[in-house]
Amino acid sequence: MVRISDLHPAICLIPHFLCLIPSNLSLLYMDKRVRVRFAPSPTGGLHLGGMRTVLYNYLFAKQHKGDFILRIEDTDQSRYVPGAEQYIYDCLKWSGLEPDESPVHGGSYGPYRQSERKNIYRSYAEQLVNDGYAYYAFDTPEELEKMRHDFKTESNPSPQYDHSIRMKMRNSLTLSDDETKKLLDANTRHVVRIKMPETEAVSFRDMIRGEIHFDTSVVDDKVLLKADGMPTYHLAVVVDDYSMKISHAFRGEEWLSSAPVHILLWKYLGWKKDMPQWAHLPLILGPNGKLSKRDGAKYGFPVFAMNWIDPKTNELTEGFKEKGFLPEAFINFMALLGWNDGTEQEIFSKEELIQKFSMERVHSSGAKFDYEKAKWFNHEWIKKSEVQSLESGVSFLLSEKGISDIDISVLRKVIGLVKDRCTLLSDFYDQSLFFFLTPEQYDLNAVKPKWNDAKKFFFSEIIRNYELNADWTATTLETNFKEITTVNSIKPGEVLLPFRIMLVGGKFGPGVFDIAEILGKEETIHRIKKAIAVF
RNA sequence: GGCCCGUUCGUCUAAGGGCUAGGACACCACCCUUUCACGGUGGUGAUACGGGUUCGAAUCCCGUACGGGCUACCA
Repeated sequence: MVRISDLHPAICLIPHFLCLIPSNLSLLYMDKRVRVRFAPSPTGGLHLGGMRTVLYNYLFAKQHKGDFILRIEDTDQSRYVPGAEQYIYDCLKWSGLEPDESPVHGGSYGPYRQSERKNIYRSYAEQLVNDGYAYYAFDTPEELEKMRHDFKTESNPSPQYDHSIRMKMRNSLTLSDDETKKLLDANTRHVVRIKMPETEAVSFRDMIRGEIHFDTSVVDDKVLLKADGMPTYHLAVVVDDYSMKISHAFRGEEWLSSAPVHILLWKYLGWKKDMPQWAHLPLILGPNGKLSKRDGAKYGFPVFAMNWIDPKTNELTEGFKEKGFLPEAFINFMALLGWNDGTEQEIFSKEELIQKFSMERVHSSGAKFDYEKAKWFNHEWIKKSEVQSLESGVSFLLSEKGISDIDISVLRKVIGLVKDRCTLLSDFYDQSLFFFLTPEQYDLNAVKPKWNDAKKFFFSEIIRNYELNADWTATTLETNFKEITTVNSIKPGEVLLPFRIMLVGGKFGPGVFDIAEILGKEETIHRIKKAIAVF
């Protein structure tokens, strides 16, 4: 929470120096290395909200020449999903947002999986108990349920285990020291709960929202250490952020309510001065409230970064990658979902984002995801992409559909010709298929009604001319074509469309003569002959 | 129910006391194009409501309404 005014006066006396540094640096701890983390639980899938958190973490870290850490929060063993952790790495890799430290990338603050850090949490929990900030609770799940039932009233539909209730429960606060010790020695299943002050104002400064206040009287005694010995998120996030020297903690808005627990824990553990700066990111909304993976299936757009198949149900959730998005576009539209640089620029490369991103310009309100706009970003990126960078993606796409062994120079020409009309990578299939496959079907409605012997004769003349043509280039083909229309007193407009249908099969695609040039003499003439027989 | 957060065109947003409230997506029209796109020009369209403060409010304050999040031995 250091602001520019809190910094050393000497710095503040050099205004022209300050003008040279971006304003978003003003909130930095000048003496502390920037270290941020993304801490997903590997329970399957990585949706837009999570990916945007990754992005903002990444951008912030790179901008400040800091470290981006991936920590796996796998403290809930009952929710273990095989493959989910690998899936997270795959998504980060595809989107180009790879961490500097992680379970697989290594680093000097490991281990980076919470399940592998299990034994370090218990001692902190015990320290809290010894210092009077936490206590052992022996209540069984049945007893907790009974409590919630017994204390439920109309004005309090969901009673919490809090200061008003805890003295009526079975814990080390209500039990004598002897009884507690006896239960502990007998390995009785128990948890450790934080002892929230009865009433204390807790506040902190959020980088996006400013000052936020809570009264501890309305927050419950959260479980810190579970009966299986694993920490809950609340304990683990504080202990790990501290031991991994995290300087800034960014997470979704859904964590705002439990922030006071974390703030107090930083204080109780004696680490207050090392507490990271917080930023709670606005939610990404779907058509009906918070974006869920259900929305994807329901409205036909992807919500995950990459395809995810639930190993239990075999249910597929579509990913942006497989849908045909470029990672550059994916990053670009996510960045703009809740942030802008104050200008009217919308297309940003990753490098530009690293340079221009600032947490202070992130919105505090949720943003509804607009798939149409996302597609527009992708279209823009495809248009501005170099042919070469699209090459492997397109040839993979075509080979998947059975078209392989394409001459690389032909492929490049084709991509250059059609990329402006492709919104998704997958559009390249429809837009370029006819270059490689002779049409089997024709849009006959576009040609049949006006087809006649004069046109038929015209095309036989074209065949004769083209067969003798030595210079097979678009311009020559067009010149010859028009000469023959003149000789035969036909308007070019009347035969241009039929010619297109012959080569393409439908009313779309780049200029016909460009297509003919790429097709080559033999194939072009073959297509004309084949079509004449059908028309 | 309680607590917390939020509210500018349909959507993403700009404007942090002084404007005809700007841009982008989508939509519509026209131009370009002897196909479909790209591109260009123009158009429809918003400060949730009610009170203050002020010469002046989208902007600051209060209230109301609405939306969202949390309220687990899940994260």
